[in-house]
Amino acid sequence: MTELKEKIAGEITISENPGDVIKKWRKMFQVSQVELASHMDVASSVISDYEKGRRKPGTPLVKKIVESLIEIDNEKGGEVIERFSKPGQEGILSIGEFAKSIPLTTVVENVEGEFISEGKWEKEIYGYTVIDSIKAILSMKSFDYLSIYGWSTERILFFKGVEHGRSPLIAIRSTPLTPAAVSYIKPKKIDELSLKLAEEEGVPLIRTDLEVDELIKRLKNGCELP
Amino acid sequence: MTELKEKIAGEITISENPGDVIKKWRKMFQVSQVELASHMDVASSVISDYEKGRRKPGTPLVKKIVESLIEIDNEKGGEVIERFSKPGQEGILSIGEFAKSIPLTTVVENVEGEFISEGKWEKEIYGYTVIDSIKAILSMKSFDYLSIYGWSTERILFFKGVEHGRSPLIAIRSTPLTPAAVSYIKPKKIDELSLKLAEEEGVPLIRTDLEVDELIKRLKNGCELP
DNA sequence: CAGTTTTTTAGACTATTGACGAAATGCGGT
DNA sequence: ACCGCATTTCGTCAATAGTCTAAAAAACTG
Repeated sequence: MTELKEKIAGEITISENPGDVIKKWRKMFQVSQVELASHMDVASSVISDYEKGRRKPGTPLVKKIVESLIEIDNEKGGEVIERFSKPGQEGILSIGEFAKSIPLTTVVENVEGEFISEGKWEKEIYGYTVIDSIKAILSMKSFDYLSIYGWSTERILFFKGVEHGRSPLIAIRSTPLTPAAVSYIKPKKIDELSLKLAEEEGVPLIRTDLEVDELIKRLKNGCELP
Repeated sequence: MTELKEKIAGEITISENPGDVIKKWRKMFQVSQVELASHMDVASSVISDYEKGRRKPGTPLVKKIVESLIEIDNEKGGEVIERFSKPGQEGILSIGEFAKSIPLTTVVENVEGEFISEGKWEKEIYGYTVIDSIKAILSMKSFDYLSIYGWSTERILFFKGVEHGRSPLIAIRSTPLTPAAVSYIKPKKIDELSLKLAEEEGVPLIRTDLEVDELIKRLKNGCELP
C-alpha cells in the first residue's frame, strides 16, 4: 500500500505537469472531482485549480490527495488497488535500505545474531529484507524471488519460518543474483547441506532469535539512521 | 532513473516528516547541505529549514532537490545511483499503465497491428511493456522477467528484435505469470511452434510493423488518456 | 585543543499557495 | 431544448512557503 502511495506521489511530484498526473490517477481510480473534494472536505474547484495547474500543490496536499484516492477505493471494495498489487511479493514482511553501508558484523550485533558460518566476514551491507518463508512457499508458483533484492543485492535476507535452512538457499540459488548474507529467524536446526550450499555461494549464514517485530524495529531504527 | 526519482520524491511526500526523509536521502548520496544548496543556487540555511521541518516543501522544490541529488551524484561518477539500479530490467524500453482498461482490439488498432493468432479475442488490457529481446537475452542470467509485468499482468507485451517468435514465449512460459497478449515488433516470420506455444498459454499473438519510437508514442498518447 | 566546516536558529519580507464562492462552460441523457 | 451533473474560470483574502542574512551551535579534523 505504501509503495503504491509513493509511486503515485512520486509521479505527481517529478512530473513537469503535476496537475495532469493528479487528473490521470483520479480517473484511474474512477473518482470525480466532486467526490474527491468532498472526501477531502474542500470545494471541488480546489481540485480543478490543481489539475489545471493554476496552483502548485505542496507536499501535504499531494499526500492528502493520494491518501484520499486510496481510501475512496477501499470504500468501494478496493478493486483498483487490487489491480495495482504487484504479483509475487506476498511474503515480504519488511524491506529497506540503510542510509550508509553498514559492516555485516555490526548488523549481526544489532539484531543479537550469531554467525553459523565460520570465518571472518567483512562485507558491507546496504539493506535488508525480512521474508516469511511459509508465505513464500505457499505462493511457490508466483513468489518473485528477485523482488527480495529491492534496490540492491548488497543486502541481508532474514527468513522466518525456517526449520533446517535448506529451502531459502535452494530458492536463492535458482535466481541469478546472490545476497550479501542470509539469516534465519529462530530456526530449529541448520543442517550441514545448508552450510555447504551457502559456502558454495559465498554467502555467510547467521541466526537470530529475536522476535520478528523486534527484528524489524531494530533494522529500521538501529541500522537505518544515526 | 525516473523510477529512482519517483521513489525518492514519493517517499518524501508521503512521509509524516518530509524533512527527515530529505535528510536521509541527502546523506545517502553523501552530499552536504552546503553542496546541495550551492547546486540549487540557494542559501544552505534553506536546506536546513526544510530538513528541520520549519518549512513544508512544495512539489517544485521536492523535484528540484531530487534532481539536484541525482545530478550531483552523476558529476561524482554515479556510484550511489548505480547502487540503486534495480537488477534485471535492462531490456525494458517502456512500461506503462492505461488510465482505464482498453479492449485488446482497440490497442491493436491503435498500433496498426494485426492478429497472428486466429479467433476473437475479447480481453481487456490494463497496460503495456515494450521489451528489447536482444538486451534481455544478453543479460540472460539476470533479466527479471517478472518485472515486465510492472503493476499488472493484464498487459500486452511488445517484443523488439524477434525473428521467429519463440524465445519470448519460451521465457514467458518459464515464469509463473501470463500476459494478456504478446506482440512482435517487425518480426521476420513467426513459426508454427510460437503459435502453438501461445495457444497453450491462451495468449493471442499480434504483430506490428511500427517503428519502436512511434509505437511507444502511441501507447503513451493514444491509449493512456482520452 | 584550535581551527574549520557544517548545521541550526531566528527575524524579516515577498510571492505563492490553500481555499472559498459564484458564474460560466461542457457533457450526456431524456 | 431542458435538466442535472461535472468541470472550469475567476476574484479575493489569509496563511504559509521560499528565501535571505547573520549569529550561534554543533560537528569534524589534525
